Amino acid sequence: MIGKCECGECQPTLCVYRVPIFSTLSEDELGRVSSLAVREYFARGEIIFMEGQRPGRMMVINSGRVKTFRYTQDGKEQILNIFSCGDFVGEMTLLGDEAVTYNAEALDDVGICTIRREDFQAVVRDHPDILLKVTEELCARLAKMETMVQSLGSKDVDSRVVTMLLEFANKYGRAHAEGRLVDLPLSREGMGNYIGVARETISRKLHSLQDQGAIRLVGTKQLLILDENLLL
Amino acid sequence: MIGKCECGECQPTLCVYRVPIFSTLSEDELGRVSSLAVREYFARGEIIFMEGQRPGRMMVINSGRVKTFRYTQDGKEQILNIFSCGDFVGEMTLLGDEAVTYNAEALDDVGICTIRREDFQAVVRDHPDILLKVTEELCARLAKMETMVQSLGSKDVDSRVVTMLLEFANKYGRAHAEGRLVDLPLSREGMGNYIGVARETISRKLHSLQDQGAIRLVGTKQLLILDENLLL
DNA sequence: CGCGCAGTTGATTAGGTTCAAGGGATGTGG
DNA sequence: CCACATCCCTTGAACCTAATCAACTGCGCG
Repeated sequence: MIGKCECGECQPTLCVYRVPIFSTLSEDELGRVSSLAVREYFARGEIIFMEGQRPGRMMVINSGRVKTFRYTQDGKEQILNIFSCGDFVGEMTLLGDEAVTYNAEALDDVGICTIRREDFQAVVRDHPDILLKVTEELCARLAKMETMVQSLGSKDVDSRVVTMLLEFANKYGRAHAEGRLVDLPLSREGMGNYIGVARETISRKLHSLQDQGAIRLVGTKQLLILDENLLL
Repeated sequence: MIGKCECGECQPTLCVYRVPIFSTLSEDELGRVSSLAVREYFARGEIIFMEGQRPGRMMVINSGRVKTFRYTQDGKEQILNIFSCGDFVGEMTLLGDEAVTYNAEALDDVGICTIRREDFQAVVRDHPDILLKVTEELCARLAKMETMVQSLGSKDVDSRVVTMLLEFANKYGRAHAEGRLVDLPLSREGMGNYIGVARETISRKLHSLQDQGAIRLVGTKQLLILDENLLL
């Protein structure tokens, strides 16, 4: 046990304590940060913020998953990212009172620690190391978005599906006797909105991968990757 | 005239002097930074670095334009960004001896000021403000990539073309009696690789926009946006 | 002047979208 | 405990759009 979060309800080992960007802080400083945090809850399906708003807060996810998205010209949702415990959203808020550039919605029941912009900036002033961590994270996100652009730019839908499955396997998979068991964070429609295809296409491609023996669908919210090589 | 760049050949007002991320430095410090810079030249079409390499240097573009790209699964080039004077590339190098995650190629004859990673990191240690600027720039790039994902995710090719044209108009356009005259930074094929369509499609869409009276093609490297509203 | 590359244009094809209908799981109320 | 409603997923068939293939044009350049 590292300390007690002042926000009341979160697990002491969660909240700001296990967040990568705060990893260089001392325990005292972590206490200070967590005393600045206000806890908020969102039910599955709730909108956390919308494009154009100025939440004016830094938001660190404590539990549950959050998807960020924008609407395309043709009115469909384009999912940009899926964040979970320890990730922050609303990075534009770090710098000034900028508007957020995407929508955020709770994929599960979600707990979030929010810190007012001014408070966060004060902490950053005292601990510039945090910016290094933030830079690191932003570079990682940039690289991820590059991969996404690369994937979406390809006309080959099969490879886009595979790219997505491998990402999910990596983030949400666990070892299993026959391969790797993956908890899918999105419905078929959600997956479609992630890689820019119709939900029917996801359905068909997954079944086709199953016919090839590469994966096995387990119910509708899980799948088992039997042979990663068959995917490529 | 703000000072003299030690790298020998660049204009005194260019090089590291006019770079946004160094904008908070004093003149003395700018002098220090520019004395650390080594100038490199690349001819149009030359590869500056390739995915996976570890250039170990921070690179600031002094003159000319640079495109960054990755290869898609089906072997095509997916352009990620087009950088010009004052932009930096190889941001992964800021943090550690990371491999770059994309390829970079000179679109024109290009002059670049390069600074060794260790030197840059030393400057950052003395001037943490630089990290704020870097964070700002990374957030902006992230937002741009989000827009790109949003655009690529749309099935509607027309709107992708328009998104690209508006971006070019914004970056490379100038006022003109009849509208806005845009210098196209990419060939038809390049534009296709930017928005993930075939070069023939770009050709057809541009001519169709011309038929609608929204634009006029001027030679093959310029176009005139006559009525921005007709684009939307 | 002719070569070569970039761009255009036409015909065909492939693949994903769309529309439509049916299936299966989950949850609710009687 | 079962009937019913809802939601999500699946599957089939027709359509549509951009890719592809191929020929041709025109401009820039030696």
